[in-house]
Amino acid sequence: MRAEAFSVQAIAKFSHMPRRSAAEAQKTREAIVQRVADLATVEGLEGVTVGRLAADLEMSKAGVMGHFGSKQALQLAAIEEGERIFRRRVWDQAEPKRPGLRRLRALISAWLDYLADTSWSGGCLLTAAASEFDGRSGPIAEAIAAQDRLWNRILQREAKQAIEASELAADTDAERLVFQLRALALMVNHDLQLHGDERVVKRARAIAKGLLAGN
Amino acid sequence: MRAEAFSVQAIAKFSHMPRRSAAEAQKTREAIVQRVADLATVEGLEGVTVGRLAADLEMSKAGVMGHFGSKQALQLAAIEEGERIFRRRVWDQAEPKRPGLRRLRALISAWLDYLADTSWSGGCLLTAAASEFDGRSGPIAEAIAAQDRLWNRILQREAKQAIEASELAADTDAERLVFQLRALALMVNHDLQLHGDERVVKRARAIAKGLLAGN
DNA sequence: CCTACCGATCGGTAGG
DNA sequence: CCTACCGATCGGTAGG
Repeated sequence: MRAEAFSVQAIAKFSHMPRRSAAEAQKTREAIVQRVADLATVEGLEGVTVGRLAADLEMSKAGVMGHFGSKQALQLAAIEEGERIFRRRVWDQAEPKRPGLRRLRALISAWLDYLADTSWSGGCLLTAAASEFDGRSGPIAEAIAAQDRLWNRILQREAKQAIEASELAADTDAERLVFQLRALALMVNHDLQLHGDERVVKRARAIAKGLLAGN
Repeated sequence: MRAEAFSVQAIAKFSHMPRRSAAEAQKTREAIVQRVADLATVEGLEGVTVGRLAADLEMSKAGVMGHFGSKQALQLAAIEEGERIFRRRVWDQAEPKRPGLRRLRALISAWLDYLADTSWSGGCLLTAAASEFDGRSGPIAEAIAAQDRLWNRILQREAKQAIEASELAADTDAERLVFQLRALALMVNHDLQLHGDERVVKRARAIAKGLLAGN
């Protein structure tokens, strides 16, 4: 009995939480990704360290690294998580609306909801990461820039659709309009995060309403 | 002769560039501050390390640290340098103009000049630092937030002056106007740094012109 | 998914 | 302003 107990312990020594099923491993990976994405909104994608992330998750560094292979792969996974959340929280909310002005309004409304929401510790990850990586090259900077271009294109598509459908004045400059809408969102995120000033959300909604008043 | 040469070397061994005058030490300090401020626009104020900064300046780490005492003091000095540059490049350009609409226009014009300028490696330090530190507490975050509030107040003072002088419509919302102007600048910096898109400068000038059209 | 370890670098200091 | 050094932590790996 004593020998048996010892034997079990000896096995356990090399298998603290091992041989997990693929589904269990996937769950662990998702928990890591969610945690690193949120931590990065405060500390930055470079500022997060594997050691502190692992401690936060009550795992070993090697346990974390095993899912990604490198810190860069971990950062890329965090960006992808940021994109998934953004898509779910913003695009998916507006997608059911008819293309054009209605959908554009819904996109801006959901975007401001998302920015005002406190589910991120330090504001929108993609915005923070854009500022952190905008002077660098490599796959992380590329992924962030590509996402920003995509989002810009989506907004412009809806704006142009609205102009073609005469929902907005025929002489509306779609690029300028979208530039102004993106500027509002960026400014809202800035004032919310730096100053905790929640009044800016209402202000931005009012300005957006003016810009999207329609014909 | 040989002994004398040896003696000189022996002294040099413990005095590589020592006993500098206060003026020389001040010059060295300024060179460090300028370099760290510029590096921080790309790597972040946390991303800059004393070791790489020293190597970049061809100094020892201790030589750099001696001027500041801690990395945080070095970061604070970088922020102060960023404020000095911003004041010189933006506020000082507009200050000679008459208060009100003229000065407000000059401030925005100089601001966009400053953002479009390539003298920083990675865009406006204060903007980058605001994003980096907005989720944190401490003296660095405080200094950045205070500077942003000050700049906001300056713009609002000129906007209100313009409204009182009937240079802008009496029903103009100064806070909303300034919010829109700040949003333009933030968006310009974002698109310039992330996408290298220089068209946004002209676009922002056109939008600002519309916002500041006057009576 | 763990322990134990690697070389490199971190911020900072002693002492001259 | 330098050399030489400190303990702590970095990203990453071997091996089970």
